Amino acid sequence: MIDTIVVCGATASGKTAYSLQLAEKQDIEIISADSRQVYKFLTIGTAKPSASEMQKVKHHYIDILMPDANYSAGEYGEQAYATLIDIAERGKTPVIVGGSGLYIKSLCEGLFKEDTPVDVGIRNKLEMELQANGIDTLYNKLKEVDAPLYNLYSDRNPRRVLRALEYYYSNGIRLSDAYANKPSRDRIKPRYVFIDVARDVLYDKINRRVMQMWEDGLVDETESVLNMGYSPTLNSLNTVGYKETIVYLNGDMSLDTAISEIQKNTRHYAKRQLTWLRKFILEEKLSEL
RNA sequence: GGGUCGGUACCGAAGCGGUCAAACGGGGCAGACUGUAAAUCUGCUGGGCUCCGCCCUACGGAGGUUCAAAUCCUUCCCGGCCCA
Repeated sequence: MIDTIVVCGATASGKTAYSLQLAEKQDIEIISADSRQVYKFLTIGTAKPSASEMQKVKHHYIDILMPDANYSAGEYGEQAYATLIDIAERGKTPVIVGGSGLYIKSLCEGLFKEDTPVDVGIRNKLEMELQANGIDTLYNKLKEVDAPLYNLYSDRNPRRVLRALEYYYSNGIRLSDAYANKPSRDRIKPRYVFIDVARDVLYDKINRRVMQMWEDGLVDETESVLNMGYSPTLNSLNTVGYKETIVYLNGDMSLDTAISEIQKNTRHYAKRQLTWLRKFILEEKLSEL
């Protein structure tokens, strides 16, 4: 059984600093659980650890993809689990650090086994249908295709309804049935360490950090990514910091508004993160700092 | 000083005699989330309860009209604009 520390906390709560402290005491390697730091070129806006920090400790799952790559929490979980075991087998201590709740869940608990990738054509077709007809017709289709999820998704969350449909149309299997097929995670024993920061302090840190990002060149970074030819509609750029900066670059938002929007959206994001983390903590295994 | 428009909950903003504790948006808070997750979605947001209903305090202040007022009248205070 591999004892694994999971350093979790909201954005700007100090996860990186904490993990570097750990590195001074133990021979660790870090597995990042961050859905945005996986992308190359998105550096300032995702608050990646600095180059010198990355030199001190080996970091995995940072800068592993181009901004237009398709990726998913499931893929991440499988790959990162393998990496984690490899680290342990090499005699080092794996430490998971990140704030993406679903990524942490995928890595530590596993989602389900999905071998065939979803058919992109089907996904696009459903997406167009959503644009054209709204969510209701799609939701009604789900009733025929996957009744358990139809009942579960009564809020008609478009993302989830689409997911269930595209899965069925791609594989011919109900997503709710596929869930039964769990991947194994029985070689690790996660211990969650939650970096708890008082809400007002956290918000203050967020506000400052956003300001700092702007000074550090978030605009230039965004512009250069766009100049490489990456579409502003890419999932990777639908990220707090970048999406507002893109609007600003298009001249549709003032500088002050852009900054305060990024700050606000980052606070919202932090709140959602905390909801995930509380859940982990309540459900099991909290270790206090 | 005269005229005029306006003062509504944390903010913006509807309502213009009863069905109003007050639409809607923002913000805040809480939550859901098994492959796009920094995404997407949901709920709550005057106070107190014996909490699927009841009570209290509320729509700038004070009076008044009315069975009944955020909505009408008087007056006062405070803002915007126009004229002096």
